Amino acid sequence: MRTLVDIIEQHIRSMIDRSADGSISIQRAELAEQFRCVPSQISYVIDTRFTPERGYIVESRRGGGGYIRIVRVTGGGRGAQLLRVLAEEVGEYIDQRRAENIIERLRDEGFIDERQAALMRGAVRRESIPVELPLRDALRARILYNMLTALAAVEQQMRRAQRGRKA
Amino acid sequence: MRTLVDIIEQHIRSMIDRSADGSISIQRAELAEQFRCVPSQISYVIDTRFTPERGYIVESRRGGGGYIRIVRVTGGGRGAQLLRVLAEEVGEYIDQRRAENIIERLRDEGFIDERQAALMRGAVRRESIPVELPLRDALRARILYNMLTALAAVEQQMRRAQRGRKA
DNA sequence: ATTTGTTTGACTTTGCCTGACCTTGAGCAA
DNA sequence: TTGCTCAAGGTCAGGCAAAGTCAAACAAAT
Repeated sequence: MRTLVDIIEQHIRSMIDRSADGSISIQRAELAEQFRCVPSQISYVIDTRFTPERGYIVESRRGGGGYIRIVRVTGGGRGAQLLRVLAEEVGEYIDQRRAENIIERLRDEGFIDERQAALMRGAVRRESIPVELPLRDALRARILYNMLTALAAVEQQMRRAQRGRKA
Repeated sequence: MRTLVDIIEQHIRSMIDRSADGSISIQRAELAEQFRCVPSQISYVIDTRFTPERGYIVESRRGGGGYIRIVRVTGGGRGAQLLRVLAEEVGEYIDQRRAENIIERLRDEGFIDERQAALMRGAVRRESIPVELPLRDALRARILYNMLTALAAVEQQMRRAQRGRKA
């Protein structure tokens, strides 16, 4: 069964896709009415699905004429560089949700394919690291970091090989 | 007398047989009600009968809109090969050397490509799992296990999608 | 008798959804 | 200005809906 969150998420994504500049402005109450739910449900969707890790920036203003603005930021096509930036972002601890967000973003931007995403998700699952918090989040951070840097290294290597072949 | 486990297993198998793509989605509570047993009985059936060793992969989600998805990995595709290697060579503990040997072999045989290999090597590095032995080798085994099953599931999924497109 | 496998149910964790209440900003009137 | 009112969005705790875990009781097999 698809949930309301999923449906609303998809709706927002398609609005962003259709937009010229990868950003949209919405009115929380209005969208809520469209989907016949409470306004805070919209907040929930945004909090869980349009996070910085996934590559979105959200701005909003209250009061009369208020709005919520969702901006999609992309890595600009420089794969290895983005990978290093994300690796930094991982930090010392990371929970499963945030790790999956980062993987989702890489997938979304086309830096990794579905298979690589699956591998990474498998590695950061709770079941892969059956130890107590906060050790679990610390290990997940190390694992994700090492996967990202390993990928960045291969990325660069392939790029070099590619150049060599062309030249 | 056949036990409940057997009956439920049979039922799930036949559902998968009847499915178009070799995978099904069920609701644990609903199935439990059908067989008039507690939900955890369904978990038991799945844990003992639909394992990777037997060629099945299970994914699930909790909470509202939750489900359990069972995928049968068939034939000689990559997914099946990955599961075979998994069943035969990844036990409860695995050291870095053996893990890398497995990854290397998978790459040599063309079951994974260089990027996938790089990701896997990154995940199983000693630096990714900075804890004492024998815990480190145990976690490495879990990580490798989950990466392989996740990849196998996607491979299977892609295989079926491919076949569907051809037909 | 011991061990292995099944069944049950209490408790936990995760994730979605709602509603009550809080904070902020704009417009306007005194 | 100051302050009132109303129109937004923000927060948070709680309820509900799933699946997961685990130990204990029970059954079957050796």
